[in-house]
Amino acid sequence: MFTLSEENYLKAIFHLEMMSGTGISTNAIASKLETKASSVTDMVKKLAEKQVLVYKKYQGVSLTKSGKTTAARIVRKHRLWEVFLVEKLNFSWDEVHDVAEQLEHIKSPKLTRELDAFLGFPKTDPHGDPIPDHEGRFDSVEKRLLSSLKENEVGVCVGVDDSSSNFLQYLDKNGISLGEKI
Amino acid sequence: MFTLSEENYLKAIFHLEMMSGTGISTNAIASKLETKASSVTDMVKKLAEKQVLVYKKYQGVSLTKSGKTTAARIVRKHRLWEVFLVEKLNFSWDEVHDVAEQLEHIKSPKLTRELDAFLGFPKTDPHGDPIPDHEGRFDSVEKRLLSSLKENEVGVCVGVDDSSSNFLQYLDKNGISLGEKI
DNA sequence: ATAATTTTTTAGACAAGACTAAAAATATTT
DNA sequence: AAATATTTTTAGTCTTGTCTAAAAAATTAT
Repeated sequence: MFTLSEENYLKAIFHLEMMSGTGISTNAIASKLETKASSVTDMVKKLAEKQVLVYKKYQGVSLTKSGKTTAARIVRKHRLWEVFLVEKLNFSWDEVHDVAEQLEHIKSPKLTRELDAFLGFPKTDPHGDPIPDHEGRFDSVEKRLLSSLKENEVGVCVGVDDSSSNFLQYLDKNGISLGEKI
Repeated sequence: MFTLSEENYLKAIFHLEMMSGTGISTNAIASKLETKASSVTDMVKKLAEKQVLVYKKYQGVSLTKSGKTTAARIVRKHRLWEVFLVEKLNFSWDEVHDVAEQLEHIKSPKLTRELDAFLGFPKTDPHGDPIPDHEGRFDSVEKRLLSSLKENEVGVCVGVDDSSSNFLQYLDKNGISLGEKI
């Protein structure tokens, strides 16, 4: 079982690995989590002992199989809750992040399973990001520039690694939302 | 803002005050939270500084107005989530407690408000306990013995201060559930 | 290749929240 | 009322997760 803090580290490393491959630096993790490099070193040692990542001094970290699955399950919960908030509770897509950030840590396999079913097994969250399955698998997003999108294609947030309210509201203002034609 | 731990203390004291009036003893709190009396003393001092309760050495504690409201809001969230789990996610009433125990700490006024609306503003949780409103007000339960229930009345768990799965399953087995005639 | 810079790690400290053991206050018996 | 028992508090320790400052390693520049 993982603590709140451990889960946040795992998720951050998971996202960093998605963007820039393997061997994530201490500093990159620190800035993503808005903490200090020395704190990251400490935590990373703990996580290495728990076998969810591999850590070699001065060489960054890489998630193990088990680390990836654990992280993906947190992402899965985050995104399922986002769908719930937008589709059932009238949240707009720029309001969901902070709440989902809390809900993703709720521990109950049955809850996740039933929520998934209740929502009709959605494949993507309100930002268009894919929802991993229980095993942590998910369709990778084809990353292209907006300018290369074909007609009728679904607009997907890629490269928006912060999901800041500001940016999302800007997109809204410009009529860019999910499923919009280009 | 309150920490997880502070919220759990507030809720425990709130429940104890409901059952046995004011001036809750250190030991009572300790046994409810399965912690040690010395830990309670420490925390209670912290909460007294935050003005949510009054503490006099060796004389137990009493919640202030603000403490009561804070606690009732946590109870409100707990019970709303229980309704959600039972009515929307196919949980049975003996499965909801542990998950609701986690969900009650999610901080988002909008989430609570929208969840309440989504559920149709329920007045009681799946155990028949009243759901406080945002201000912390709620209809107090008329506590009577099962033997004094009139025909067609709703069965309400009272005196079940632990909500243990065992006991709830026992009730189920004996055909006692919410809305059952006696 | 050596110097300067940046990154990472270590060492030591701190706050929150819990614990144990012992002291102090309160309650209960006799 | 004194003796005993119970409850509560204090004092000191531990763990988790964080921090700062300094040391060590790696990288970049000259």
